[in-house]
Amino acid sequence: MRGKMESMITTLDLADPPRTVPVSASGACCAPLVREAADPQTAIEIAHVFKALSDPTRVRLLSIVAAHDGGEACVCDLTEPVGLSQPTVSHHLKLLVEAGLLTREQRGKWGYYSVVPGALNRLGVLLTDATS
Amino acid sequence: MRGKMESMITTLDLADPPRTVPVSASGACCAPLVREAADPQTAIEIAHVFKALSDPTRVRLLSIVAAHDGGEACVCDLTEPVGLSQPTVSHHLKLLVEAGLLTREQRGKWGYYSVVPGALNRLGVLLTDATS
DNA sequence: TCCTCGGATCGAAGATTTTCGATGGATCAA
DNA sequence: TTGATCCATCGAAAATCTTCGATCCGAGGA
Repeated sequence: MRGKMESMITTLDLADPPRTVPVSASGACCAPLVREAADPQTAIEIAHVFKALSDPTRVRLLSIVAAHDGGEACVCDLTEPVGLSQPTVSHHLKLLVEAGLLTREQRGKWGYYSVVPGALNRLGVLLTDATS
Repeated sequence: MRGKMESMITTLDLADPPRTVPVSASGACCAPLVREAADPQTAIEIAHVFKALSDPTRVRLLSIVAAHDGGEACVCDLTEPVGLSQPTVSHHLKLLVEAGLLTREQRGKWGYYSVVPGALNRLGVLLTDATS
């Protein structure tokens, strides 16, 4: 199994509002990821999101956007803090959007990026014992 | 700035017991990562851990180990479920250990891997609004 | 001692990522 | 219309990752 993966855009449902039945329904013990062996498909989806956070630049971008005034920022706000070229920043932002962590909204000449509400929380729950 | 990073083994303190003052001390609003712009060094450390979870195989390995009897498993338990060669599985496990997510203990002929207690929780807290 | 088994490490091949400069489409002001 | 600004996309170069077979080492058993 040495093949390429092309653009297998399977994403965790980070953007969805809380489902009827939350992740931990079976009254079990621990974090979803740890409770039982993840099946391949789930693993792919989870890894996809984590991959978006696997680069220091993207971690900073996400963090900067979130901490920015109004919780949003345009590319022009971001290129200087991270010290990379505009195309590179655009590229990273795109990955964060594809992972469901950021949204982009065009307003006039500027495109504004902001953190998808609840996305990080849902990701955190995956790792945390949220049975409480 | 196009350089290589060699083996810059900076790891988040996932293994440490709870500090005197937990991550959210300043009574602020949200998840650490989101409260204020992460500085470059922190971003590197965070990304390092997420990178370990950025591959489907590693997500499965972590999950399988955790869900295995006694919370531990040897390489021989893991190579077949993920369908990869033994060297590859060893390699992935090594990355998970380096990220502070797994530990390895040699017992007789076998090496047993297990999840570092609290590591995932600490990672989750980073993403979650834990002000409650 | 010698052989076998578990598994880490090495070296290499191929795929993917990161980064950039160049370019092009959109929007707005003049 | 023309020009300027914002930024996504398009190659392309270099670094890094994933995977494997081949090896090598340590622990037990014969």
